[in-house]
Amino acid sequence: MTTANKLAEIGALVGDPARAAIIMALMDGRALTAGELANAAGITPQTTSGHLIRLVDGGLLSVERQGRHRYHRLASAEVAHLVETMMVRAENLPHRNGVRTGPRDARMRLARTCYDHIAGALGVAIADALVKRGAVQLDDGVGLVTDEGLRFFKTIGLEVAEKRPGSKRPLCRPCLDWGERRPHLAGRLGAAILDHFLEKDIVRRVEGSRALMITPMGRTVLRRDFGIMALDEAQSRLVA
Amino acid sequence: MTTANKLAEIGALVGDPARAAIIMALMDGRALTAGELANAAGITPQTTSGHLIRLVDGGLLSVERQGRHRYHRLASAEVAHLVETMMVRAENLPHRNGVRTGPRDARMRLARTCYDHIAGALGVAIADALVKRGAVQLDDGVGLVTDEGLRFFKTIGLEVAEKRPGSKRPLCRPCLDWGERRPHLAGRLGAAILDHFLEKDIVRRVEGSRALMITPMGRTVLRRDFGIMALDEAQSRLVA
DNA sequence: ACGACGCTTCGGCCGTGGCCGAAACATCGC
DNA sequence: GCGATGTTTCGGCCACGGCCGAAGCGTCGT
Repeated sequence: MTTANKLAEIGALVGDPARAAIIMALMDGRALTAGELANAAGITPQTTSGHLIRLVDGGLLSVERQGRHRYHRLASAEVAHLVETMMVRAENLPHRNGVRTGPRDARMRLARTCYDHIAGALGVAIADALVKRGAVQLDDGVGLVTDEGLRFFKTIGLEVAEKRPGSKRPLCRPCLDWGERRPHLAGRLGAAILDHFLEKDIVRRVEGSRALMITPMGRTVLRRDFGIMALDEAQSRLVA
Repeated sequence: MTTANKLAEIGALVGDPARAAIIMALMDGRALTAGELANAAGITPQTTSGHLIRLVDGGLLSVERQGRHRYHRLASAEVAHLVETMMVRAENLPHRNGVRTGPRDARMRLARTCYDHIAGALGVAIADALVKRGAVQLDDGVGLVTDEGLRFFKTIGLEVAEKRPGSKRPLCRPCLDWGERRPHLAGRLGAAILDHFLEKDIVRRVEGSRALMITPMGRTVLRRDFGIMALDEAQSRLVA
């Protein structure tokens, strides 16, 4: 009985359109102020404030005060995973209003962040390349990094974060891409890849968006290290 | 925007206490009639009917009519997975009302079904035994069956269901046990193990409950094939 | 110190949605 | 056929909760 109530509590927390909009806005893993979130959700600051309080003490969000701002972010990767799982389920809903889903922006479809890893066509291409190379194995729903994979990552200078003792976070997890309907890589490995790509300037964040752009140099690296070329065409069209 | 709405839709569906109770009642994977579910949720049949309609056309439940009864069940293993994910999150909630959670019944703690696989102390022990034997690998959050594992399952006559083309269901997935806080096995492998155990009369369903009882013969098999003995004591105490 | 700005608290409005009783509908057993 | 049983539809009640305007705190700039 009480266990059903807890389930309902989580559901109700996500089950409000304004709160869902807030959560979606935070899905890129960055922290936003209460005001920005109000804007994103299309409601007044005072209403937003109420929602944020509920989300924080429901454990979905964490908050950090900095001066007169309050930065809110998803409480953990686990929460992001929960939301992803719900999104996949949501995709299967009968579109009762005939609205198209998935990212509309072409740049978002090509490459974007998903919490702390890369999604979109690029994310899927990376996953494909690593599977082909035998660096990771993906039985859909689960993933594992091979010894071969660990060697490969070492050679390209990519360090996979050590498992922290308290953390339950998996090393490698496939995440069903929201638009592509095929898996990209999440988990600690996915996060490490995004970090590495940003650091090496292979991709850059697009200001004010979850979209990522691939740098000219990045294209070279992607082709050389991963054998990814199919995206060139897509990005060329985008620039034109 | 519309994507947030879809997320909210799923959340709202689960976010009602009565509906959550209905879903929990179906978590053992069996189909129940509308009346039974009304009873489980503690509401009248007519209110239940409304909830069931919403759940079905939200894609969480499927329904099958049989005479004057309507049997409802979870629409898929994917839905069960979603609920499990939410439950784990729910565990981390601040228990604001100081209520204890997890199964209270000793038999439920020892062994029970979780959708279509085995949970409880037995489920965890099986997972441990298979990891120790090198039959499966569990990086927490993901799991993989080794070739060695496939051989082992063959020798004990356990057939893992072939991957059906349309299905997205993973072969092996760890499922954080709700009471034990340690993983047991879900996915197609978990389902195959439960089927095999029921067929070989290693465990039996307890009428009107998700609990499973281990038969005397089952104890022998568990000890011989899996090296599981620690449960003997627990079950002996239970019988006494 | 003062005002601008970000955020929260308070009070009240209002709609959505859960709930039940009564009644209609469907199916079974006889 | 008839009544019994399971389920849905209808109508109306009521409360929870989301929403905003106004006002109250904190924090920053000057």
